[in-house]
Amino acid sequence: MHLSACQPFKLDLGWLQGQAFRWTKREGWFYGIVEGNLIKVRQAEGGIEFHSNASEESLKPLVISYFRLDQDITPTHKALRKAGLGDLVDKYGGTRILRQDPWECLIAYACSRNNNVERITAIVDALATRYGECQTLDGVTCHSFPSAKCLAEVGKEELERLGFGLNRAELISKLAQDVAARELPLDDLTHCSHEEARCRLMKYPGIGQKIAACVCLFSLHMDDAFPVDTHIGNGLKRRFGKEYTPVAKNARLLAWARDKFGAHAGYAGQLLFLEGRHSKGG
DNA sequence: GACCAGGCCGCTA
DNA sequence: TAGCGGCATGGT
Repeated sequence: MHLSACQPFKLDLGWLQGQAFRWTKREGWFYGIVEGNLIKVRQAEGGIEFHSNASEESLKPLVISYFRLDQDITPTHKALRKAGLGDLVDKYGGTRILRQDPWECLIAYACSRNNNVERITAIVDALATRYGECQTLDGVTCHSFPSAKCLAEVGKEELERLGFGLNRAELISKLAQDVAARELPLDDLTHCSHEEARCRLMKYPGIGQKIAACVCLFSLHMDDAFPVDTHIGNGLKRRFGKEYTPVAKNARLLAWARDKFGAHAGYAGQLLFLEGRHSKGG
C-alpha cells in the first residue's frame, strides 16, 4: 500500500535504528514491528510503500502515526535553520521522530547506560527472540516485543542470563512489574505534562534525565524533550560552545536548549545525534 | 590495561 | 545548584 508523506521525508537506516534499534534492511525494504505487526516499508514517490500480512487497511493509520507521515515538518525546519542548524536540515531533513511503543522504547533506553547502539539492539533483540511472537514476512523473520506482563513473570535472573547485566536486569524487572500492574501506566503518560512524565520515569533508580527524555521524545509525543548524550553534547560544544557534562543534568544547558529550539528541541537533538554518529563513522 | 558506548547517583561546597 | 568521582558492563 502506498502512503503519501509530508515532504521532505526519507527513510534511512541511520535514523530508524538511531531511535528504534530493531529495524533491519533487506533488499531495499526496511523490516520492523509496528503495533505488534511485522511490516516492510520502502521509499516511494511522495511517500512510502508498506506491506504486511495483517490487514494493510487497518494498519494504515498506525503506520502513518508511527512514521509521522502527516506531520508538516516545515515549521520545524524553519525553526532549526533560524537556530543555526541549516546544514543539518539540508543533510538530515528527511528524518522524523518516530512514535514508538512506549514499553519497548522504555526498555531499550533503560539498557542504554554504559552501552552502545549495537549491543542495545542485540540484547533487546535477544529478549524479543526468546519471548516475543515470531512473525514472518516474505521469508524475513522478526519477533514482536514481549509484553510487560510477560517480562514481569520472566524474572531478573533470566534477564541477567540474556546478557542485561545485574543492574539492568533488576531495573527492567521492576519496570515490567510496575507497568504490568499499572503502577506505571505508560500509555497514560502521553496525556501528562512533559514534566510529570519525566518525574514519573525518573523515580526509578537507573533512569535519569537522559533516558527519561528519550522515552518522552521517542514514544510519548513530546517533541520538546532534549536528551543530551555524548554525541549531542559534542555537537553543541562544537557549534555553540556549550559546556557539556556527562551527567547531562546541567539545568542551564537544558534551559538554553529550550530557549534556542523551543518545541523543536527533540528534532534539533536528533539531527545533532545523526551528525555525531556519522562523523564517528557509524 | 585503557578507552569507549546515546549515564546515573551521591557527596560536597 | 554544579562539579566531581565512583560505579556500571561488555567490547575492542
